[in-house]
Amino acid sequence: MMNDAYYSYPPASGPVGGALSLGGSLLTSLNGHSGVPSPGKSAVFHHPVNNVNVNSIHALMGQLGLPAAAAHDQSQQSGGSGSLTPGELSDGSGASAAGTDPPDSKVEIDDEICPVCGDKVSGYHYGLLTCESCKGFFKRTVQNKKVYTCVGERTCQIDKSQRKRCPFCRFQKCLEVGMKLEAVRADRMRGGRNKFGPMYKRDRARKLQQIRARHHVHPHYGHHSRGAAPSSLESISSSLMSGGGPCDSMGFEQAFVKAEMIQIPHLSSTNSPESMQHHASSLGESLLNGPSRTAWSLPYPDFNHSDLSLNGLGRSNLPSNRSLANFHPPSDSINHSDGEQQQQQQFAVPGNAGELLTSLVDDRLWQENLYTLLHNETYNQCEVDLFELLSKTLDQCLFSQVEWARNTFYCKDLKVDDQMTLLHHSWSQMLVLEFVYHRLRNGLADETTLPNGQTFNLVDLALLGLASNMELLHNLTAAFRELKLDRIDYACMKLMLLLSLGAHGLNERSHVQNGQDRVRGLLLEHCLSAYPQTPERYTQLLNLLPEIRLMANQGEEYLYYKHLTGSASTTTLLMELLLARRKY
DNA sequence: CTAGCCTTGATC
DNA sequence: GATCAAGGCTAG
Ligand SMILES: [Zn+2]
Ligand SMILES: [Zn+2]
Repeated sequence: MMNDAYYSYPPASGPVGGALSLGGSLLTSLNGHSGVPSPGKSAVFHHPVNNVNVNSIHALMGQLGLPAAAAHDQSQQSGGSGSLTPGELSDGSGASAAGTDPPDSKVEIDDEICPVCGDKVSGYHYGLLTCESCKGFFKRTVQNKKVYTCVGERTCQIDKSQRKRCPFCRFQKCLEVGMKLEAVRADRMRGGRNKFGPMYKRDRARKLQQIRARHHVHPHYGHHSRGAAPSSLESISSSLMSGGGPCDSMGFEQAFVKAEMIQIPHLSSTNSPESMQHHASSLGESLLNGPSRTAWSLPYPDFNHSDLSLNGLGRSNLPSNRSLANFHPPSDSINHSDGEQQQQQQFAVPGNAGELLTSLVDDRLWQENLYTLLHNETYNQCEVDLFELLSKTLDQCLFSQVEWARNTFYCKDLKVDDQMTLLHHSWSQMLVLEFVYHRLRNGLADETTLPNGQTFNLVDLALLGLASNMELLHNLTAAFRELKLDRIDYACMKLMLLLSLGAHGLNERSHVQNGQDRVRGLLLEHCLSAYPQTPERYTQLLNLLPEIRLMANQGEEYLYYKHLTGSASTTTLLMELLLARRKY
């Protein structure tokens, strides 16, 4: 029999559970993040706390007083990984002496390094491949309910030589990389297999397959190809990573997690409906304090601007540069985006459309952010739930959408409660449009192979998970393609979805109405001047809005159903928005 | 406490 | 019976 009793780690479940209630993440987002101003950092894809589970405690703890840049990037390099002769590798996991198939493939698996400290892995332990010492450390910590304290800033580097120095940070990192508390048995039963067994097996199989594939393509690079990245990609990823470090997940923890550092989040605190209750109250409250930092007054999208920070990725502090370099959007899509961008310059941008455009996240960055999120959520995980990953991705897009909305044309002039009303009404529609646009104009692929080998259907994003809407999506995409949907169309339509009078409970309807009219005017003007040969274009674009709404509503319904059945409870905004809609 | 080595035992 | 992750033990 399997044993599913495990330690409840946070020894005394302190104030964390209650204080952590993430209720009102929309509200908090609308109010901007508290804390240190981060000049020059535009909150692209902002996503403060996205994984409230054991996998990324990081978001909930630790980084309270995190002062400035904590350049984690280098840490993994130092572990004594590099040179391993095939001979000394074979003793990796204690036993195996005889069974040697193709010696290469075996070496590959044992060649992995511990994601916590960089030491050599000794096998799967508590959810993933780690070294023997981290296995022991994790076991001792959980079994004995140890509570550590960091004398520093809770950002101590953990590597083979320093791992003894700060157990707090070591345990923190154990949780960050995904070691599973549930795998520590409360009854201390020895031997046997637990529920992770099959996962380990699948992960092994995938790893082998990847190695084989890689071997086939690059026979000469051998197994170290992971480390060697093309310099251009590396620089891209490092510039992306560099911005996201310190400020990525500030705001929430600063607001909610204060006194005690319990190193484990409470699983239930995110999805309890009660936690959504203080919306209204904390809404007006934070409205006053929220200085609405308009972080982006970016002139024009600038590809090489290293200040464009990559925000809010669950674990952007992790030293994952190296492997991130191998997980990027397909390069042709980037080119595509470039071309599109150039095309864009030719338009005579009417009136305020320029402002609309610049407030949008640059297309290439958008895709980089998407891929970085996917990478960070999966790169050292054996297996992730793909629906949960979908939810997290949508959640993150929502955060950036809110960030965009609260700073954008017309919407930014509204009071926060009206902003919330508008977002409640249109978030899913804007998401659908966003993904349709990026599929059509930004070369967003239909699927991608995640770093852990699983296949993720990117097209599900546009469908909001609802596969049966595929045909609707195709039709919609075809129609947009026919009309040569461009970036200005996209910006205008997104705003038209947002500034909708269909949103009930608006206080300043007339302002919204004005905005809607203005945007329509802009779009009309743009259509007439940029596509004079197709005078119907404007109307045709408008006619597609109901299609978007249909898809969005059905998708939203589906997501709601799925979330009710408990499929993905680790999202904050998505959950909030799904629930909010049902109230009215 | 740490971490290497040892013993167990469900799963295949 | 082999595998191999989980727990146990114990020098340092
Ligand atoms: Zn380790
Ligand atoms: Zn520390």
